[in-house]
Amino acid sequence: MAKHKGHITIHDIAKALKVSASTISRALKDDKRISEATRKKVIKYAQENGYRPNVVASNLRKQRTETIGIIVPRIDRHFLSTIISSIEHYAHMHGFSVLITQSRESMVAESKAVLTMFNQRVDGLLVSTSLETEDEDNFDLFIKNNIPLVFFDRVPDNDKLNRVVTNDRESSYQVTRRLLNNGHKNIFFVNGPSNILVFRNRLKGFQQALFEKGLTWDDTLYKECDLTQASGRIIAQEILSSDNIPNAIYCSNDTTALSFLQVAQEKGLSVPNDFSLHGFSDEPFSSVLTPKLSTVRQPGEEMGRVAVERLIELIEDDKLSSETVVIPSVIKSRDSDLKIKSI
Amino acid sequence: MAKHKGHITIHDIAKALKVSASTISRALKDDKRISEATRKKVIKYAQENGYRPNVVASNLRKQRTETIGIIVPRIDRHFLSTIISSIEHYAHMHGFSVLITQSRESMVAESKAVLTMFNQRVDGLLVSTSLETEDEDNFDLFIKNNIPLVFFDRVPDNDKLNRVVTNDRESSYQVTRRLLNNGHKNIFFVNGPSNILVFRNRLKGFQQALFEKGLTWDDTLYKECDLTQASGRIIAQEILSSDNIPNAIYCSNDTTALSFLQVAQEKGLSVPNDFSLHGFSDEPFSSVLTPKLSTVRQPGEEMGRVAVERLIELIEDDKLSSETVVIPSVIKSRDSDLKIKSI
DNA sequence: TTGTAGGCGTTATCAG
DNA sequence: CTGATAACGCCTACAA
Repeated sequence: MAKHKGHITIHDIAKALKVSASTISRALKDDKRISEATRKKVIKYAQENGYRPNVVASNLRKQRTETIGIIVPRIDRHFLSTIISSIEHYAHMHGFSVLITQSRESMVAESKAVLTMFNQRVDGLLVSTSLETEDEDNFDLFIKNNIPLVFFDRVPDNDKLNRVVTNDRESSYQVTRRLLNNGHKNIFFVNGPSNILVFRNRLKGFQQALFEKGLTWDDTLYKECDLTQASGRIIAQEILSSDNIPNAIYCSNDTTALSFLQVAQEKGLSVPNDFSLHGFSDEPFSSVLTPKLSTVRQPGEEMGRVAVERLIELIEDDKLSSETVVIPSVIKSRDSDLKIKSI
Repeated sequence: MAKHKGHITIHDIAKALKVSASTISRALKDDKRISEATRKKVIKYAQENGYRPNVVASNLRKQRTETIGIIVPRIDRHFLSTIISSIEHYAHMHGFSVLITQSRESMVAESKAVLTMFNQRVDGLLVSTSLETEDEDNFDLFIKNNIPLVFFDRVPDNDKLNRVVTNDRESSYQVTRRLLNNGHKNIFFVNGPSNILVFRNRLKGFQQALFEKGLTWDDTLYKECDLTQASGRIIAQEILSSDNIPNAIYCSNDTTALSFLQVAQEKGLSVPNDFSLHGFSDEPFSSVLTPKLSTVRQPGEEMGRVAVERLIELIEDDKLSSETVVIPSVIKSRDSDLKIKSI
């Protein structure tokens, strides 16, 4: 096994320079009370001999790892990879390293990841929960031990926690209102599982817009699924085969909306002429579909930045109280939803 | 600063159970020569009191971190996020944690990341190089110290290194041959910068197909760029404004191909009727464009798995010799390139 | 089967 | 300004 052994330590430098190890340690980190001469000598020797500090030893001694952990359902999902990219960027800007784990939507895997992150003694943890996760129990180890923990996007429904979210309810309300104002009375809403807060909030926004128009919500125009392409197709097949196609279909992600678009095309139906279609999440493909998909753009880059900077604040200052930051999404109205002509 | 302090250690357990710390250490890791009774007692106490091993201390002592590092240009690029997802998955299956850093296409950032990874004493490193990186000099620290290092996708041109790549040259050859066989004599090739091996190889494949048809390659039908949407647009504007539009455009990624498609549409040109279009990389949007984009699908999931498993082999066995693994891509022929009718 | 002692490489404290 | 010493938590000869 290739090890980092045989590598030079501060003791080696100390011996060579006939000073103590503490002096080396200090010189290397610009401690004020080291003479300029010594410092220069030490740094010179260190560089010439390829000294590389052992962060592991330092971490152990300092009881601090300058490392944060990220747990997400998947890395290879556009929205999440954007957030992760942002987190990584700002974390390193602040001198933190980043450990990453995927839960792959499994609550058990998530739970194991939490243990691992704890055992690694990360200074803080950033989490977007799995689809199976209903509350914050999985994260008790961090909560009980008062180790900084910030949830983002998919967060537990508990405002005692640190959370960074977008305004799902408001966005969903706006989308629905727009569809209603364009004359669509029958809007079918394909949503994600309602054990997840973001989807509950989107449903609430949907319902609110309906109520305001004096319409009542009933679940004949509502379906929950895991929002995969496959599930989307199954639901699309069903809905678009009925005699009574809804005026508008509103999907809680663009992947599902795409399924509707594809099934529609297979059936010779036209969007937005036969029905309006609205997505959520603004995938890279959404703006290049024909027709261009109207959707909701979530501020991934900023959510990542805010989440990690918040986490680092908490790491640096023990006694901050928890808070929930809301970063607004923006509705991207494109070509897949239209005003009904007769209006 | 919230620390993990006050946390129970093997010494606390030892004291409570009136045995030595080594006994605890052994019991906890199923050392054979501990009595069943002691082991049970220890494990029970550990569980009830929420003992969590300090991996940092263990790492220092063992001179091994069970952690691998990943350095990539960007996390939020579909192909890379797929690879990273795969790496993370298999790494954890083998008990390794994953540290991640982006170079953001900067050689300097990449170099710093290498230092950081070394200082963290990762057991091995996985790298896809930045666009600015021309060779393996940035990674000398790992190479000289004989620490396992595996490159994937964007790799230095040196077969003394461990590398996992796809057959870029062959794929590019196949694509070009197909376009030629379909009657396209003038093929414009938009490639990435040729200081990167993958792009050199794609150019070679392109040229080889030309030569085999008795055609000569000249750079009037060739352009290198950074393959962004913006660069693609600029080149597309230029090419598609000429009186003499090439029979076919072949782009070294799908983003650039998309730019051509969009500019074509803006100019009232039709793909594939006015010119055939071929991409490379199979982005999520490619199969849902109109027309569906013909492209090359790279085996990201498998490349990630092979790279990390190779790395772990190297970590486990010091004296393996280096090798380059080639995992084939597959040509996805769709609707954006067509046989010329007159043929 | 268990205990003792020393050390992994650093940093903090105390002393000079 | 510099040095000696101990400690972070764990692992592993070596001893018993």
